[in-house]
Amino acid sequence: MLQVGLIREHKAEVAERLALKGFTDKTLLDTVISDDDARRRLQSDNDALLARRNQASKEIGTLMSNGQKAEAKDLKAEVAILKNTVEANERRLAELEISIREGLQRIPNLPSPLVPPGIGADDNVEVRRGGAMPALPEGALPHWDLIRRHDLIDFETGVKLTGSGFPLYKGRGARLQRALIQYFLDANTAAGYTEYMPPYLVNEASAHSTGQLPDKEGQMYYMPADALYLIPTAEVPVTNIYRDEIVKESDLPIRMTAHSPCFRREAGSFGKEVRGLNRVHQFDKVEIVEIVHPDKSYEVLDRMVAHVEGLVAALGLPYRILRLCGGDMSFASALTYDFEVWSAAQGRWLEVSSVSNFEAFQTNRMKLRYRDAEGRIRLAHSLNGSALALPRIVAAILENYQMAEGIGLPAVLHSYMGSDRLV
RNA sequence: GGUGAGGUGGAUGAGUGGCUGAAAUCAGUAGUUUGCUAAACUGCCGUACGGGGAAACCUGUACCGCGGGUUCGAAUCCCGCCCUCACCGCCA
Repeated sequence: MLQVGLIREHKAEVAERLALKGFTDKTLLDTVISDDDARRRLQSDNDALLARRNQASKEIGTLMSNGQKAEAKDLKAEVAILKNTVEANERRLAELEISIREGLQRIPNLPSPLVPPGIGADDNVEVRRGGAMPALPEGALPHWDLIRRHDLIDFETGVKLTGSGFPLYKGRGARLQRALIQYFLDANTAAGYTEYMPPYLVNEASAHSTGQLPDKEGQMYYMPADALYLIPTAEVPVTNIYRDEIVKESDLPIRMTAHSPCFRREAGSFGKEVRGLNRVHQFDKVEIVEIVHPDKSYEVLDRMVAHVEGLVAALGLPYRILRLCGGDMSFASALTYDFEVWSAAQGRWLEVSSVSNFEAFQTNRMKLRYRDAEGRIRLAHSLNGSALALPRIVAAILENYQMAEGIGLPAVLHSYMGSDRLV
């Protein structure tokens, strides 16, 4: 959520930068500003009335204790009249506050000046690529065929247990999940991230502050009996650890990592895009989250990108890093880098990580602040990234490491898998 | 699930209608003193939204779990809700 002051003071620039994200509703900006103006005026007026009421109430107390009942009665009459106006003002004030907040929640984050123009995936800018393309054996198969051949995941039984998109990992397939999770967590903690294991259900307030609510309600599984949401990513509980907190400047940066299953309804997805592990309703992901000083957030973003790059490179997968264009970025992000690995047998790039700087967009909504050296309270910046999401990594490992007979493994996973081969 | 107790500032915890935005202690912070460490002493030390000011700062209002009510006036009284803790039951 943007701050009203920013919109008010730099309206033209804000509108121009939002256009890069495809947001052109200038009327909304004007409405928010005019509502805020009205709110300020009304609060000033109303505060004056309340001040008068408080003063009169004090006088009444004094008069009563002196036995001056008649004078007290006059003052009571005055306060009674004030009361109606105050009540009306407060109702109007509450309406304005809701209207401002709802307006602000519909305005996306400002893209950073580094964001390239564009409307979709084709306009993303490739920053660099790395890793060697594999030389696949004759008759190389896509991962869904390899999975079936080696009995790594039983999709059919997953359907029986739950429904489509809920894979049942089995044998070496299950072991590979555990190995990847452990490897990623080990690498992240070695890089200085503190490991957390969060709840997988969150309440409405948590879903709100990271921006899943109100818009993306349909993407989350909801448990109406308890008003709880299954998390779509560990970002939600982990970032919310510091909701409504004022931390010390010296506590920054706060660097956290967590593994969690991620639950996504993915309503409306279908076809080839969702085949095999390309898109599922439940998957595992290790996330990194940082809460940092605003002056440092872009430096930190670069460091997070370098860290994730290290993970992908260590897995020996061909990858490329994209800087997302305005039209392809998420609502909350100011700058996002996507990581894609090459799925050799499918012949396509698969997104395995998205690393974003949200600047103060999330922290404003969740009131996550720090106290600076002068004692002033300022919004911190938040960032997060996948390090990494498992299913497409698994797809790429299977396809890229397939051999004439069996499937190999990246060296970093050998100790976790108890073997230098998957099968 | 049952019974009981309770939700006050970073923490502990006082406060049953106006003198309370809130005692005291601890923590934090700035300083003084002492040869160092430590201790002692002194000052400061909640948040939000307004108004004024270049700023330091001054000032108004709101907030004592949340929402309503009573009252000239509510942390304090009344109603509803939420949550926490303890014990019992059940259970991994």
